[in-house]
Amino acid sequence: MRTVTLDDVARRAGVSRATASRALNGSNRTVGAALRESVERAAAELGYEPNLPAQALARSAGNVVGLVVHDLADPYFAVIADAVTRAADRRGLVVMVGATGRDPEREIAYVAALRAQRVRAVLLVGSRTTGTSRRLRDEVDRYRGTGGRVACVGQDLLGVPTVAPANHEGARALAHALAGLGHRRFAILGGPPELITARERTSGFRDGLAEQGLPEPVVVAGAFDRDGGHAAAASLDLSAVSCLFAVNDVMAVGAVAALRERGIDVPGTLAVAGFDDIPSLRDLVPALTTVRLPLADMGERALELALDETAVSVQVPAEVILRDSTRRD
Amino acid sequence: MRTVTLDDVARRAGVSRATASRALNGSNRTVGAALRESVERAAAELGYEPNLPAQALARSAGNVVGLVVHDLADPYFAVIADAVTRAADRRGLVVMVGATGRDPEREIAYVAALRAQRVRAVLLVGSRTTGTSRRLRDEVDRYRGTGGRVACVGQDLLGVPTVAPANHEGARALAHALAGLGHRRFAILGGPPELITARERTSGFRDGLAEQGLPEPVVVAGAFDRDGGHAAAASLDLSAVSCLFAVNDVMAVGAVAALRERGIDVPGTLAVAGFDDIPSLRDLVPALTTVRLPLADMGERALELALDETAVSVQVPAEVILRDSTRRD
DNA sequence: CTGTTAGCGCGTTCAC
DNA sequence: GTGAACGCGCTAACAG
Repeated sequence: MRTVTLDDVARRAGVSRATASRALNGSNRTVGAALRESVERAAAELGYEPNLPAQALARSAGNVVGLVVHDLADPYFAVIADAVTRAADRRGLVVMVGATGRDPEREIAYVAALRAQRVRAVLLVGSRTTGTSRRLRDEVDRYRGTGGRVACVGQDLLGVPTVAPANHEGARALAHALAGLGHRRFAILGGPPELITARERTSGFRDGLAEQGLPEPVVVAGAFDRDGGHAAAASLDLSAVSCLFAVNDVMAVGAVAALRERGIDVPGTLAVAGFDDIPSLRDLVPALTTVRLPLADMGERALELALDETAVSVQVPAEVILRDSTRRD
Repeated sequence: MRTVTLDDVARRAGVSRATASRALNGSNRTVGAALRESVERAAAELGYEPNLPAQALARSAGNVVGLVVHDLADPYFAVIADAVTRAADRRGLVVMVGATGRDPEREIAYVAALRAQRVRAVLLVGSRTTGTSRRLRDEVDRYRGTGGRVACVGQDLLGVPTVAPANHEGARALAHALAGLGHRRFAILGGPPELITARERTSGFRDGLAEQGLPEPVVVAGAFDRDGGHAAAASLDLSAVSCLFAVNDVMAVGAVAALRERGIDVPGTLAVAGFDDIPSLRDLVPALTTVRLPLADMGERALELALDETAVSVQVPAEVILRDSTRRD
């Protein structure tokens, strides 16, 4: 059973390929009812499915968008990717994904790969980094130069419309809220210094503390994932600290686990807060105080930004959610 | 800045398009060192990137594989999708994803869409359902008829190589282990009856109990997600039950949350077990007793099965992991 | 080794 | 309204 082409359909319907094309796929030109009917029947009988890449080649306009994330297994990206996928589906688009494993080089490689695939748009999801972004930017510009649309979720550093979470503001508000709970000495699990998201959250939190006239927090670097949070919390001198802020929820989860192993009660002895409000982590005990980001919305918005010619960057608000992990009895 | 084609490169290098093609993209024919050099230089200067869809059209063999999951935001699928993505990347393939939202119709639609995209292979990840699979199977067969490769993760019901988790065996072993802990009266949060995975786990667990000479468990249906577990556990008469088995981890998490709201201590008053051993849920408190599936491996294997001409279905073992959520003091 | 000639599957002028 | 050409970007025979 060979793959059936438009020619096969045309032949079977006794019309020219042009007519078959007009009948099956839209066109400004119209087709006689009788012929259209028989073309459609022939197509159905043969199980014809248009060759979309070929169609895209002829039209020079395809229906696939690219999505590049750091780590699909990380619930932060999973939720966003899911939203992007659904939103794309609603618009008749299909999504190509790539996971970089947080390697900036692979992010660049993916943009090139997606350009090679002639995707209509590329979504770059995840924190920008301080370092090599120059080459990424070149690659992005090259892609845009060919008519490709780009948007990102993170920081507006590539000159493309981006969905920027209020990292600084959210962390700052969190600091105020925690200070309001009576905490005075803080430690921050700050993640990797080269991740701008990590920096923004760290500095926002510090600013909030400073505004409250509170002492400088201890800041410790580490990986941006669960194990990073675990490692950082495992080796930290907590003697003078009453509250720990991990710059994202999965790190916070790792931290809580490490504290438990050290016999430190949360929130009894030490309060812990995170950032993101990952949905699948909401049933954690103690429930994690965090800063909520509308993850799914962010994914949808990013797709809109990429597709809309007139789009500009937007900030999405972050909302402090106080839960049990910072409760003071 | 128009999109640069192979012709542009050829012209700039002063060679024919064929030569440029042979120099840049592999071919069995070889090219003179001098010409190859100048072609490569021209390509670099122009920032040439081959048009992969066009290339695929000419070669009639592309480098994209399709991946269809139920819900990308569900960590079960997220972990598998991540593994597939990475494995694909290693082989120079790119992945197109679709999330069906557990709607069998959309699964069928995705297979058709991926056929239209002329992807080299399609991976169907997730439990098969009892109902409409006939039309799915037709669609799959049509795709395979055109040379497309298919594999799935779940049950071997479509006549394609599949990675089948040992749902029955795993649940059965879990029942034995829990009985060994002294539990005698069980309830099962069985998920949706039309999901075969849910059925397999339920029946495996029942079989295990029967082998131990234990009474029939109470079985309650519900959604296959966190809220399903929550709802089921919230409205269940637990008076005579000492252990709850949720057919997957996310349901178990929802159940534990519901029990907490009802003031029921886990595992003190009621033990709870799940299935899957989702990595991001391992830090839950109490730590969830579960049945571990090698999720990432399963994703990789599925890709291998789809690509390998001689592949046959494989069962992947499931391992009982006893943790605190079923501890008896 | 290299250039020329055909397609791959489809959309789109252009005439009829 | 409908069909005959040509082109999208690239690879694969076929000749030199």
